[in-house]
Amino acid sequence: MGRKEKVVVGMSGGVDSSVAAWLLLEQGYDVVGVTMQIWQAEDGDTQAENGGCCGLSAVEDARRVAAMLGIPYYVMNFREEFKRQVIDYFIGEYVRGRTPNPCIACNRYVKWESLLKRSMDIGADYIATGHYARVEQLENGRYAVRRSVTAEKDQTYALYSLTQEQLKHTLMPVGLYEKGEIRAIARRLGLPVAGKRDSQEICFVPDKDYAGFISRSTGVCPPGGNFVDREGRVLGRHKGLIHYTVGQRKGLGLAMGHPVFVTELRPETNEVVIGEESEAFSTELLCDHINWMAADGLRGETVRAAAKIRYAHAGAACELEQTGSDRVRVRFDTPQRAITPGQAVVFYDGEYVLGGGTIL
RNA sequence: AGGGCUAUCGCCAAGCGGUAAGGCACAGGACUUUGACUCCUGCAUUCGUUGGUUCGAAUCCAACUAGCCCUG
Repeated sequence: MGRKEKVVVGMSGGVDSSVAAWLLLEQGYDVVGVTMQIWQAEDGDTQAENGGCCGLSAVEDARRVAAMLGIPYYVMNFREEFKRQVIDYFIGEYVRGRTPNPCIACNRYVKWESLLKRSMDIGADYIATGHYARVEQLENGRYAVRRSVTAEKDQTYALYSLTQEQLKHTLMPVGLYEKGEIRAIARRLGLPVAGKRDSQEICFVPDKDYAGFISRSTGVCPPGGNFVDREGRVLGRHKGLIHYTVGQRKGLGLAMGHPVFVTELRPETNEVVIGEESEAFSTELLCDHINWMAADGLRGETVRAAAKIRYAHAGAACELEQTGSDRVRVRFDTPQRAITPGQAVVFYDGEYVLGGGTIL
């Protein structure tokens, strides 16, 4: 009977991570609660109650839950890392005419790289989160993230970039439960956050005006340019590349008589290409920044898989082919809508994450 | 200077004497641990202006105004 294994739970103040802490306690771990302070609104009134995964109210809620569970609780400051790895990346991508996914960067660099390191420093064996996903070791010895048991709530997409070393020290106890079950547990325990609604939208842009956020942060307002069609005809003026993303319909102000969509962003010419919905579909993409998870690469073979090109994507059958040291080509069986540079593409083998990359 | 045509919501556009379709855009909401997409709801007491004919007009008539086209 050795000492109990120690796990640091990242507590966001939400239902899921709160219940995660309790589940680990039940499983016999030595549990420590930690809230990562990763960002703070300039003026306190901005983020009030909707504060996503990291508002200030998050600290209050998490502290109360930790107290109820009787576990040690700390707030760790990760603002520096968050600013550099998430916010700066977020802004940089938009300015380059790409569409970033800040949650993935946050997971990779802040939640795992930084939190895991600091947790190890204080003697923890694992970190844990309230993600709806499972971490498993496969027969080939590798670790991989597996879909949550609940079909409606699956967060594996945002976790594709975790390394083997990180996964080896990661627990996601919530992945074995349905969302409803988690809420029921929270209610049964009398947790004050039982009825709290799920977080949503970019946590550091509470008002959803991410373009305004970029302008305020950088002090510059990216210049407007032309809306053009595929033939290069000018259809109107746009407000600056950062306001648009592939597949977008709303906010164009273009009354063409029928819906039109952004099909491409051209940073070189500062143009936004507009087309029919059908033109927003394509069957192929290239990606880089590959991270392999269940598989250790493709070994030169063409592999059948399913791939998700955005968080809410159902996933689509495809073939994967390695075309360079850090480059994979994905060919879908059927055309996919709005394949967007900057977004992550995650490969699945059944319920397991094979790997993933960033769309070029 | 003559002749013709057209004027209906921000854009396009039904309507043809019986009391303002629709699409796009836009706004709000739902969905959503990214951006999007999608869905729901809302959106002209008023038809270029002024008169007239009618029980009744955006719809008929007249004048005026504006735009477009053709001919000097």
